[in-house]
Amino acid sequence: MLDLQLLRTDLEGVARRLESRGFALDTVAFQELEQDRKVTQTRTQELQAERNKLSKMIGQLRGQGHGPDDPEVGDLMARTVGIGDDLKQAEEKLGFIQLRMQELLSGIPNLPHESVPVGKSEADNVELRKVGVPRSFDFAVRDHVDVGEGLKQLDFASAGKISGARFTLLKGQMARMHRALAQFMLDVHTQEHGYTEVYVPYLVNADSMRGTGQLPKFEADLFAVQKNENEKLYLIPTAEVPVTNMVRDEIVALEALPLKFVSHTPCFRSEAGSYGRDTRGMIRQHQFDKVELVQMVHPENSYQALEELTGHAEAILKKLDLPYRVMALCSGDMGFSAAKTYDLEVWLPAQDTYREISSCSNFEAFQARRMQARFRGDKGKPELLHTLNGSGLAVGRTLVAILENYQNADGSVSVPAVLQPYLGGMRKLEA
RNA sequence: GGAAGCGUGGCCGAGUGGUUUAAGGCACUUGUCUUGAAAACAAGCGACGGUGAGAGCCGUCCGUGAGUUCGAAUCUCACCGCUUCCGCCA
Repeated sequence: MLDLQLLRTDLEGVARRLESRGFALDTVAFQELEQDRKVTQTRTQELQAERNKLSKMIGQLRGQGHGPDDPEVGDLMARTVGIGDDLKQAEEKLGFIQLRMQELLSGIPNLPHESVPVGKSEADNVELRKVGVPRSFDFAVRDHVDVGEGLKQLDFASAGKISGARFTLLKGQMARMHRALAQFMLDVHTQEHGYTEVYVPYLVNADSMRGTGQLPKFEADLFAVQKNENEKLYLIPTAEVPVTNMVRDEIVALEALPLKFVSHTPCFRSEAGSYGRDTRGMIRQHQFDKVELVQMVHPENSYQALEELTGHAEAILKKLDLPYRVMALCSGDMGFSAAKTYDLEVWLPAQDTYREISSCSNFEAFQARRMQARFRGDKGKPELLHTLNGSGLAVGRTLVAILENYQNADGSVSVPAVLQPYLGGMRKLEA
């Protein structure tokens, strides 16, 4: 959510910056609503003040021993007649206006940071650096589906029978490697990068989804279960949601910053609107595991923190010796809540291209404002935190990258050196 | 699932219809004292919003939402959460 004050003071400036995202802000609607709000709020508060004044005077008289039938009291009571109805009307109207304002505001995406390249789509993203050299193969490269099914350890047929399309079933060594990857990532981030591991709920309430920006706009992308007649719980699409919401409605001590959390969770996405994309393999699934990095930091440090957090995610790829590149997303390709995003894309030889494996974003105060996540600043006043997160990494896609990059001519897959201790010294996945 | 109790500022905690402007304490800030610190003493100190050039003034907020009333932290109803006990259970 954007700062309402900013919209009031620099509406045109905000609209211009949102244009670079391809978002058209309805400035006329905003101004009309704001004007309405001003008039109604003033009127409401005047009525409240009048009522309070009279009530207080009655209270004072009663305190001095005047009975309810006393003419002085009766006179004051008479003056309150009519205020109640007017006030009720005014309050209802104000409530309605504020609700509309809230809806309008919560549908506006974040402002891109000045350093974000301007562009319309994925094609306008800027490559910042390439790390590692794609291996050259002296045999026909197979994709991860062929490799995994060849090993009889990747079983889409069973997953389809049990649940349907876009689910995966892993077996044996590959299931173990999947587990090992998550352990490895957690260990690196907790032991080398200073994150605190958290285990979190996978079902969250609507307030949490609103806090991080999934609701109200992107309900179609979420899975939900009915908790009772009136309430739904949502399956988390990323650990970002429960972890970031840890600070919702909190005022954190300045000394506690930065807060750095890492969490391994399954993620559930309905992927509405992506039908037909990545239908083969385990690139795009309804359920996948991810190790997520989340930081809550002082606003002055958030861009430095974004560089660090991105580096933490990169460290995993480096340790696994997987070639990747770092992309700065352009204004038109960034997510709704992000002010700036780096994507990490890992090399997939069978696709002969780099594919997203991590997305690291600074949300500035956009999520914090929705969540009322604050810290107590130098002057003792609560200020909004800046929140960041990034995948470190998506476990399923990391497994895909290993299957493809580490495949051998005989159909086996070598185990990256850093993972071998997690697999009891195993050096190869073999049928 | 059943029963009882509880929800008040950053934290603890008093407050059962009216001068509450939410007592008191802790924490925090500043000052006095001190070589410095601690202690003691003194003063300050909630959040959000509106309005104003500013000092200020006004409003809202005691888990959430409705209701009663001229007036609600306080009374009524519903919901949410927490605690304890019972039942069930990995």
